[in-house]
Amino acid sequence: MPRVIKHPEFRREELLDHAQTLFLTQGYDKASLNDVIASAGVSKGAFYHYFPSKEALLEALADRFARQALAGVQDIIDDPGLDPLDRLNGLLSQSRRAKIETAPEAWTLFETMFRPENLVLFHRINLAASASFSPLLVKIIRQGIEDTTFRTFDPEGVADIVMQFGMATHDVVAKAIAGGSDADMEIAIEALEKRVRLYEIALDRILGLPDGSIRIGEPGYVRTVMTARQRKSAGKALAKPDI
Amino acid sequence: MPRVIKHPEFRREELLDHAQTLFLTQGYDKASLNDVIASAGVSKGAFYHYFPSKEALLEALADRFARQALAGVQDIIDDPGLDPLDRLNGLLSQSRRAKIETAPEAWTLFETMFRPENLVLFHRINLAASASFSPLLVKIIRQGIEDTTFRTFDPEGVADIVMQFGMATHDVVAKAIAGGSDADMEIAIEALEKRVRLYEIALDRILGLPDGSIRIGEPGYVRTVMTARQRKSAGKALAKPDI
DNA sequence: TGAATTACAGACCGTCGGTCGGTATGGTAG
DNA sequence: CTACCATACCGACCGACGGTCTGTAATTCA
Repeated sequence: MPRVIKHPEFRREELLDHAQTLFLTQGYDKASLNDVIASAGVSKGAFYHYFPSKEALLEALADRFARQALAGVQDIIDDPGLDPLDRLNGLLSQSRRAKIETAPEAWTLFETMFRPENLVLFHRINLAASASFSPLLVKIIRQGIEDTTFRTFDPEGVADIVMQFGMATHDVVAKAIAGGSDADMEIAIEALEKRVRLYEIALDRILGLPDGSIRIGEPGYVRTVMTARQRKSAGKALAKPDI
Repeated sequence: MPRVIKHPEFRREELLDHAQTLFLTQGYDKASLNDVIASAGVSKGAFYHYFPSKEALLEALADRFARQALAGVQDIIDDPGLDPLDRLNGLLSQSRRAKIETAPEAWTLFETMFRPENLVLFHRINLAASASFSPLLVKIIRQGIEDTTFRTFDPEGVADIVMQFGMATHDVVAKAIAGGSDADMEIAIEALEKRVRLYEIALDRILGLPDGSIRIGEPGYVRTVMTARQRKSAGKALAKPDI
């Protein structure tokens, strides 16, 4: 094979791109290194020039995901006009807005991420993301305690609970997606909507707020997202998400 | 090697035992099938006579764990003299009692289960355990709603939260264990104790109970467990996991 | 322009999970 | 007791895997 030389930074990103596609479609274990380098059009020597192991590739990929997720909420973090409750609500509903807007690609990525063969990949991403998000949440909660909006004795603990709820929501979503028939989907949507309401009230009470303060998503948003997803996958059955 | 024939049931359990040891000490991925069959003193043919794949071995092991965990709480489930709150409290503090009593073995198992290389194993166990425990929790919560002890509109959701809290506790424990020095340990114990209090109050409020109704563990129990563990491992300073 | 460094190529290696043809064993029917 | 058969078990073998190594083309800089 001819020798092709590219800017190292570009090559690295390219490898990450192809790895992402393959890891998400086939799972980290099942996608072999040979698959990755074949897809990227790169020799083994080149790969091991950029990453010390397959594991390191996974790690780098997880980091990239986490950085992207963090970038998606920077505006909410930076906005000086927001009080702690607004900021928290903004963070909680951020993924929602993003998902509705960029529905098609984001959702294929999203639903593949929850397939069981992607457990390891998902866990790594989550680890990296948690490490980034936790301090942000703690800071917001601390501010809320100072100006007496929130009331709790364990900001770190509450931050953990918030992230747990976020993940658990996704878990319920995953189950909803897995269901086949329209009837299944309808039930799943109903359950998910109820679950979101529960999480809202739970956070209200944990933070010492009046019921209805925390808003993860307005009523009906679950249905909006899910049906949007359904329409998309109706046209073309599982488009390849090439990033 | 000579041909040794044992009762199939016994052989199967034997294989599970050796797999458990190796998977826990080295992790599911790192422990090879050859390791398992060498440890069990069995040929490859024999292994594949009992299990269709390495994956199936993992599954069977997770099932066994789940069944054991379920058996450990059967008395609480069956006790007709308990009201829903007692039963819930009993379930939540069960692992505690069991862990203090059978401290040494249970704890080595417990802490190895949270090592990162055991992610897959742990997840499988959790999946199987959740499937068993969730219906029990839902039933208890439903009873509590009927006799107006509890107040919530989503019993399944609350059951999920309870299990999440249980797992999250273990996660904090894992971090505590990971910490090296005594000072680290002291901080971790403090944090964990605080976290348990938070989960108790959170569940109180989610279930519409007065603060202080849910008791996961009495104050000081974390310290009891952790120091018991420390004494045990004090004799030998961090044995190299000879991978 | 030439030496050093970087970016790549691909043959090769040990080990992995899994397969397969074969053999010993225990139960059972004649 | 014997013939037979299903079951329990053995271990050589296989393709594919992650990772290593030697070597070479391109780039950089003195």
